[in-house]
Order: sequence, then structure tokens, then C-alpha cells
Amino acid sequence: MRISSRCEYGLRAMIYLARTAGDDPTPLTEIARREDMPTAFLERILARLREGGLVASTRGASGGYRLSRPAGAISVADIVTAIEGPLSLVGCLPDEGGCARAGSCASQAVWRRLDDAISRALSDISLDELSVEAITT
Amino acid sequence: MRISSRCEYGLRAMIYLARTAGDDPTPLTEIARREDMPTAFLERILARLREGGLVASTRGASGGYRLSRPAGAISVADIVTAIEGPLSLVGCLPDEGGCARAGSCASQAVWRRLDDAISRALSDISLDELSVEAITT
DNA sequence: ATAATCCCGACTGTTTCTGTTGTGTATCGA
DNA sequence: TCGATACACAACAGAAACAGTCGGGATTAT
Repeated sequence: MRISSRCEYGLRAMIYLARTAGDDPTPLTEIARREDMPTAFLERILARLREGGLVASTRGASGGYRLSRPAGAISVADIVTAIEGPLSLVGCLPDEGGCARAGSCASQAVWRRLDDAISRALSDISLDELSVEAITT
Repeated sequence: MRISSRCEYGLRAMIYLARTAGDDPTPLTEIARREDMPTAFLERILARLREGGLVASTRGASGGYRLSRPAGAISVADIVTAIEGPLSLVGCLPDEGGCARAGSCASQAVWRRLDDAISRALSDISLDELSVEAITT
């Protein structure tokens, strides 16, 4: 159960964008260079973030990406969801089809509780908390 | 970030063993049949659980598996860890080598918090809670 | 002995991850 | 208008993980 590089890159890029908010749009190449991430790969991650409505892009010379909302209105859960799809850990929960043995399945309760814990943890952290330099855990 | 079948099967098998605790050792084939899981695959999962010290096996006719401790002393975290390895979501946390940009890396704080939330959620659930039929979330 | 049972290594098909490459399109500035 | 700077998008590819199978060997109760 590791976090994917996609997700890690995406979050780092969002933090970078939060720190440069207010400036001109930030080009992909700048983010990739400064954060040391593969450019083309990052582009596809930013595409998902754009589709998720978290960043806006402007094309052409002196174009780039910026946050589409204030950093305070973006949670880590938003970012992870945009990149990875729904957070849910298993496909057998009642709200997505369920499985044959649902009801008598005790393990379902475990994943549901875990889903909740993850969801809560990620929703609690907003991007502006992360954009300040010193993080006091 | 889905739960692997390995893990799902493993948990279900452990719940099954908790319910048959006190009886003779339960053969692999019985668990697989009753829980509708692929036999050979389940065997390899039980091997991990044995290596993790959670189940004990007896060989030969009328052999099988049983829990090596009372169900109340086994948490879901124990089970998941035995099957999947350490729960940690990223490899860059200080306690496992770290990465070059640690310290200035705000995203690290996110994964650390998420690790904690997951770990706490799974440690809180013990196997005997799951072995009773009705689960009241 | 024989049947039941665990043990274990090797193998395979599929999917996901982690990228790369190449082409096209929009925009700005000279 | 031309060219440089960007984003947009689709196709491709190697590597790893996942999910599961197969076959043989070792152990033990009856």
C-alpha cells in the first residue's frame, strides 16, 4: 500500500504552485526542473489536476499553470482524488455495487473504517498549510 | 490505493480461523471452500501469516491451521503487516533512509500524518471484534 | 501403506506504474 | 508574419506488482 509517484509528484507540484500563487502562471518546465521531476510525466499529472478543476492553464508563450482556487480551499484529499480517482480501498462497499457476501462479511467493516480514517486525515490538511516553509507536525 | 486481494483474503481467513478457534486445526481446503477463495493462492497467504507468527500449522492428516494467539491479541494491523509488509506509504520517511530533499519537503508531513491515521485505525480493531457475527459499525 | 495435509519453488498471464516520444495547437513578442 | 515558448494529447514501452497456477516433496494420522 504505497503512495504512487504520480501522487507524490502531484502533491509536490501543487505545493509549488501554492507558493508561486499571485505570480504569472508557472510553466511546467519550471516546476519539473525545480522539483526534479520528469517533465512529460508531470504534464500528464497536471492534466488530471486540470480535469479535476484544481489548476488552470494558459497556453502560449509566458503561459503555464496556476491554482484555480485559493490554496486554503484545496485539501490534500482533493488532490489525491483528482490524481488517483476515488479514495475507496475496496470495490465491494455498498455504494459501488457491493459483493455477493455483503452483510455477512465482517471484513467489509474494516475497510469502511479505514476508508473513513484516510478520508478524514486527507480532508483535514489544506494546501496552504503545506505551502508555508516550516511544517510543525 | 486499493486493498490487494491478498490482504482481503488473508483477513477473511483469519476471521474464519478466529471463529473455529478451539476446534481441531482447520485445513486450508476448508477455509478456501467455505470462503470461496483460490486454494493455492490462499496457501501462500497463510505462509506469510505463519512467518509473521499469527498462525500455527500442523502437518499431516487431520492437520491444518489455527491462530497462534487468542483473537483478542491480534489486530488487523498485525494481519496487514504480515501480509503486505510495513504499512508505511512512502520510502522517504526519516526512519527508512530518507530522501535528499527531506527537511524542506512539506509533502513528507502529509504522508507521515496519513501513516499515523492508517496505523491507528488498523491497530484499534482486533480480530475478536470481527469474529462475532453482527458487526455494528 | 495410504490418504490427508502442509511446504515450497517455479512459472504465467494481466494489469498498473512510470515514464518517453512525437505531433499538433495556441499565444506572445519582435 | 515568423519564431519561440508553452500547453494538449495520443501512442508506445519497459518494469514491476498482482493474482493465480502447477508440480513435486515432506510429514503425519489411521
